[in-house]
Amino acid sequence: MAVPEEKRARPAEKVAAPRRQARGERRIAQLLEAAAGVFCRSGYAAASTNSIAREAGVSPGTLYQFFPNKEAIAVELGGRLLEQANEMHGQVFLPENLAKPLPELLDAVLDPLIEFQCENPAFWALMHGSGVPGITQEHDALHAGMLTRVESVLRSFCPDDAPDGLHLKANVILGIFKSSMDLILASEGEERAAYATELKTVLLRYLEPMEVTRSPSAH
Amino acid sequence: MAVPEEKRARPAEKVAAPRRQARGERRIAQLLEAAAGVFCRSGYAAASTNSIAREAGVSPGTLYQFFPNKEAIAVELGGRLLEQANEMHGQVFLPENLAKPLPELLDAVLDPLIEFQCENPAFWALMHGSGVPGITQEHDALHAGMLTRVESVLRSFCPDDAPDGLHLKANVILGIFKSSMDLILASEGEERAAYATELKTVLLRYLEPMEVTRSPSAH
Amino acid sequence: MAVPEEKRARPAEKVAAPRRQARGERRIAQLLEAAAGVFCRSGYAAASTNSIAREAGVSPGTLYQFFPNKEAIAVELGGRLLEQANEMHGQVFLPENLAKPLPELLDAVLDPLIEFQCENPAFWALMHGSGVPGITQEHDALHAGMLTRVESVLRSFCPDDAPDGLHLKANVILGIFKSSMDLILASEGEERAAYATELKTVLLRYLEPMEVTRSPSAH
Amino acid sequence: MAVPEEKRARPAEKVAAPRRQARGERRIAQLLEAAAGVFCRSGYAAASTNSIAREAGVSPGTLYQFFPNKEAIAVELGGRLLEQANEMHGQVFLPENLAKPLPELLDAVLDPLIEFQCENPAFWALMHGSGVPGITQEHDALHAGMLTRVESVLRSFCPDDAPDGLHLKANVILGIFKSSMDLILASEGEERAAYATELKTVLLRYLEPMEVTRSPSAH
DNA sequence: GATGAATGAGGATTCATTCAT
DNA sequence: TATGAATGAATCCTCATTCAT
Repeated sequence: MAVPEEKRARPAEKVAAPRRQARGERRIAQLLEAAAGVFCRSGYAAASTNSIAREAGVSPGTLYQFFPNKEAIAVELGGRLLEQANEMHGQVFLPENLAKPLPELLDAVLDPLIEFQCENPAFWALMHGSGVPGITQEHDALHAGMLTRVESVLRSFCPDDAPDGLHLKANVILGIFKSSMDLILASEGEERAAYATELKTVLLRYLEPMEVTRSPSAH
Repeated sequence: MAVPEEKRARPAEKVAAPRRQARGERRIAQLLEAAAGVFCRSGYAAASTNSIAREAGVSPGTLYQFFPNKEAIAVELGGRLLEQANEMHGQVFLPENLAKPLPELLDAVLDPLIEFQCENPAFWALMHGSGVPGITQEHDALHAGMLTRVESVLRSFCPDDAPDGLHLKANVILGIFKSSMDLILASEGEERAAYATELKTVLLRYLEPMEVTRSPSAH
Repeated sequence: MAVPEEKRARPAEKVAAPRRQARGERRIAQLLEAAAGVFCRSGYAAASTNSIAREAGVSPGTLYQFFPNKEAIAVELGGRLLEQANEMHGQVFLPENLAKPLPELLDAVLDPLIEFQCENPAFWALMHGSGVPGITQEHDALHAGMLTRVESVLRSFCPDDAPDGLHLKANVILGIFKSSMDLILASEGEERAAYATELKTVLLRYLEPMEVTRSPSAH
Repeated sequence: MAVPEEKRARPAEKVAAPRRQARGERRIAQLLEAAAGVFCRSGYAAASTNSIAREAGVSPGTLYQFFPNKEAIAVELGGRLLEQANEMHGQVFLPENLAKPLPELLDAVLDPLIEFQCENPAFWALMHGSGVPGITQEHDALHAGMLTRVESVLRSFCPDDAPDGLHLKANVILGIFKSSMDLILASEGEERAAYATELKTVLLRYLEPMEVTRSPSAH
């Protein structure tokens, strides 16, 4: 049920037994990729460990050599994507970006986010209602991280707002982002681009009125 | 596979066999209510028919006296709620409402919708990814219905837009509505009210710029 | 499990409460007819009591008002047909028939038997492997009855044979009869008639050589 | 629904993965043997997969590792026996056998058939009314095969008969064979031998009159 | 490490039978 | 009596997980 310790600890040690570990890491990557595919197609609940093993081209026993249970696979997969996502957020929510005029700000922040999600559709599939504690935790962590960042942006817009108000607005903004992501992920080509543009329009119009008081620190 | 005819046909005739049928109807209502609770808590896939029966205080056999399989329960439950929802939509998307100034329009349309969803949280749980054909169909029907109505409203705002553009915007609006509903359903009291208000703000600001050309038919 | 006593006893008393009994008898006949149809189509094992009740146009509860369990239905149905069969056998295995030359003897005996089976296909369906004790008993009774009669015919053919030998031959003859009945019941029209003729040919050729010593008592 | 490909394909390759597969093959054989016993005792319909697994000394899950469903077990079992049966038929219906005088012909053909059935009583139990499509198909295939062979024998006896007539007679002969097999399988020792002898007597007397025109190729 | 067989609890569904009305 | 709802044990089958090789 709980997140297994071995998994969490591993990234740290990369010294001893290089050959063995290397093969193991490859297996893990292979299994996670397979899991990503299966989760994407069937969702977490409907995905069977056997089907993941089959997709990865290994036996169920091998899968359990690396993951103690089904949840751990999802948690690890989620964790890795989360790490990437967080890293990317760090590169995106930069002062120099946040100081830009709203339209550019939105481009600078949203474009990388959208691109990442499109390239990692499993992330979406996982983070959405899996109902599993371990994953929900990760989702919450991700959500909380984004929330904080959005709140801080909002705070620069309306410095006089109550924290609760900011929290609320940030949640709404994230909701808009998520629902648009659904549309974006479900479409392709021009349509996909149009949805991305429309998302920015929505947020622009929502945020513009708040911006009036923004300190011209961006100059 | 399909819902048995007796279920569908019954609402029409309410004359013959009053006593016996009455008990059956009560059982069905009771089972659907139990199912609503269980679906809400665990989602469709994780809900077991036995747990639904237990929640309803009957044996599994009784459940199967009224429903041929698990899917049929969800489909019937979804169908009933759908019916109510559609009825309500009809009463809400009235010319007299749509002719109002935007803020009042949003109040008139959104308040009943939000209230309905809050009183029938199972609807949301069901319509969201159950993965079951029967329910997906219902969801699509609901979605299509709402889409059409929203599009027609939009058309009165921007009569010169291409159909594709309207379709796109309507989808975005529905997405915003859904994501806000998630927040509304997940909160209570003042917070809930605040989310509802914020939803209206978002939509107001999104739609206002489109409204300029609206014919003043509302006079 | 065992054969219920009430069922067996009933035919005797036909005095009191004439109206009630009459209705009951009609119900029973109706149920047995329905059962005959269902057994014929699905076999005993696959036939459900509910389907029999439905076929008879009554509720399962009503069925159980007259029969204590599924087996009793089959036993009663089998018993009634058995009775008819035995009655017919009595009218067929008459000295005057048995004294005829073989070809006429076969006609006289087989034609009514075949006709009866064709008109009561459920009999066959039931008597064949139901695996149910009560019915097996009946089948055995029927079989024993026919066996005895065939043996007695055979005895008039070969009076010097050992009883074991006669028993054996009688069984073989019954087997031939049964397997031909399968073919007869599975076909129609001319084909059916052809199978009946062929059955007689088989038996004629099998029995002819035994007949040589037959006492000319038939004169 | 259909038998999984792995099962069917396996007999061909016996090279790779020797150890693992071997255990699997043993399990399959063990399960089929258990199934043969249970089918024999209870018939196909009444046999439960759990009881088959129990008889084989494994868990239900293990059974389903090798067979996708109950029907597949019966089909595979039937198929294997069918294969043996067909092989044997090929060795029995040889020109050299068919050219023999009738009595020797009957011995040459029937003795191996009877022996096979006695050693594989499950075959009989299965092929008789299971009501399952897959098995019925196999039964029909077996029946058709035997029918063709018997017809060809008959054709050498009565070359002037119409095909329909031959077909009819072949069916009657098969029926006689089957019904005698029932008697043979239900008895033991001397009695069993006596039934076998009697079967030959029946067929001899039935066929002798047809033989007159047979070409004397048997010399 | 890898394999694939083994496990068994759990879930959907059926059906003979009973019971309240 | 008739009805049809109610029962629950039993059945087929799945799948996360373990184990022998």
